[in-house]
Amino acid sequence: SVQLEMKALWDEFNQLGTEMIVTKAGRRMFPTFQVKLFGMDPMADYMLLMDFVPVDDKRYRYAFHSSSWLVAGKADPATPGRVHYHPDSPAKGAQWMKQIVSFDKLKLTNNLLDDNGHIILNSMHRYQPRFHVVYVDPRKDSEKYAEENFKTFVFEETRFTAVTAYQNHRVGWPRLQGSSGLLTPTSLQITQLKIASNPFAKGFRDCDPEDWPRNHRPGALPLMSAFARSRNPVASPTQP
Amino acid sequence: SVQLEMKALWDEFNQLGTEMIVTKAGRRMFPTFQVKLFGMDPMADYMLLMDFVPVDDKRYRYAFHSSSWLVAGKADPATPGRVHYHPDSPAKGAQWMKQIVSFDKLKLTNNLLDDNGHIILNSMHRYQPRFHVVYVDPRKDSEKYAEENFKTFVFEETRFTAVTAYQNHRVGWPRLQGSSGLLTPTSLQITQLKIASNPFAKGFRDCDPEDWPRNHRPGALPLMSAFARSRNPVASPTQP
DNA sequence: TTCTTGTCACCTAGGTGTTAATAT
DNA sequence: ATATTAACACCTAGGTGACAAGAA
Repeated sequence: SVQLEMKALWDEFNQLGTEMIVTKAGRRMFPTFQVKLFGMDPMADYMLLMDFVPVDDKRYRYAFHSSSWLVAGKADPATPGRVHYHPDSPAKGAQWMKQIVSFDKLKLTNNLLDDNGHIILNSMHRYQPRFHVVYVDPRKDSEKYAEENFKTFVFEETRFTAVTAYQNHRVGWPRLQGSSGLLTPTSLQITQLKIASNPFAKGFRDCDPEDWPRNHRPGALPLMSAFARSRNPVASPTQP
Repeated sequence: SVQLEMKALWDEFNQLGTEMIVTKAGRRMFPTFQVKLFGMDPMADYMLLMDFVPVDDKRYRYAFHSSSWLVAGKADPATPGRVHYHPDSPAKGAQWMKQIVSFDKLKLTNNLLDDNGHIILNSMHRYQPRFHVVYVDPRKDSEKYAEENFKTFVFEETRFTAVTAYQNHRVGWPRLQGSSGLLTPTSLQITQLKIASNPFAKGFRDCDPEDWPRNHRPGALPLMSAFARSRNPVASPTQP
């Protein structure tokens, strides 16, 4: 069995509508896909890998006025299907189980001609990451048993929209849920949540330098500590 | 068979008397021990590892006046014997052979109680790095064949003296080989060669910002480009 | 208009020799 | 005296979103 790490963080992003940046050179995912594994044969060899399947056959665009995603037509032609093998593959079950398995070398690109082995995705399309465990069958005719020698795990909370630039952050003014001008938790935007939770984006934080990442251990309730003022906190919608 | 990478650089250091820093936290070697492998069974599993054996049973000290190492007595008690497995171990022969194998995760320490798995050495003692290739025998009674299932490779040019601070660099004034005050190639000190050749020490270079590292491809003649002025180029011997 | 690209300041993470202080 | 330690400035290497310019 497999346990998704940082599930609370994934849930928080998923609630806002996760976006992942794709670039020509390749961009890591954030949150990083990380899992804990259980019940493997400690002595057997396994390959661990990921791939990404379209959630639907649609292309999307972001509506600023309503702060929501709209269908913008049928999906573009599918990108070259690629898989990302965890670089430690193959390894024994004992090795995989003794610590968290992190896919932090996986990168997303929109370059159809990419030759760095990165995952190729269409921007403005939605994707579902999948995680596969392949048992390395020592039998000579192992191809015959391919069906029973792997297992696939899907965590729906890791779905995301591929983008070349964040859409969800270009909100004119968050929809107010209370009466005051204070931002409510649900008005947190993708960009702010990324800045607040990704250590590499610390340069863009101008809120209290709190212990944000430490709050994201499993079981923590991170939402209330997720407030980060925008760098331009009061901005009118473009072209009022 | 095994080919030592950066042999020209190793030779250059060896000529001066290589010193490797050991620290409590662990320090990488420079040059890094790197090899190319040939003639393995592409389909078989191998473990690659290194260990370090004393060159002799002596303790050393550095004599400033004569710029040379002197025997300072019998060796201190031997440190706990440790080996460093290359982190990619085990892997197929094909995997090992398809690129240079680099032991850049290996660290040296003088902390006898180290619990980071680093190699423990006595400061002021000389060591010979050794490289071992172990064939992972699939037979059940593989222990019986241990003798024939591994091969050891020793490159004498990788010998070094473990130190907590460079000794060879504390030279009062390099022995002049010419008549002018110019430094001759043989007067290059360990510290200057490290600064000139290790990218991480670039902050201490104050010579022309030349393309030093690129000159160290196999076959290059690096000595002539190795000049780097000392930060305190004119210093009298301590206590003249 | 909408989306993409390249550059940038600002970070994380960690490898250098130097230096001054401290052991021994 | 000689050897070791810890803090430090200065690097390498690379991951961030912001921004301005460009493309469709």
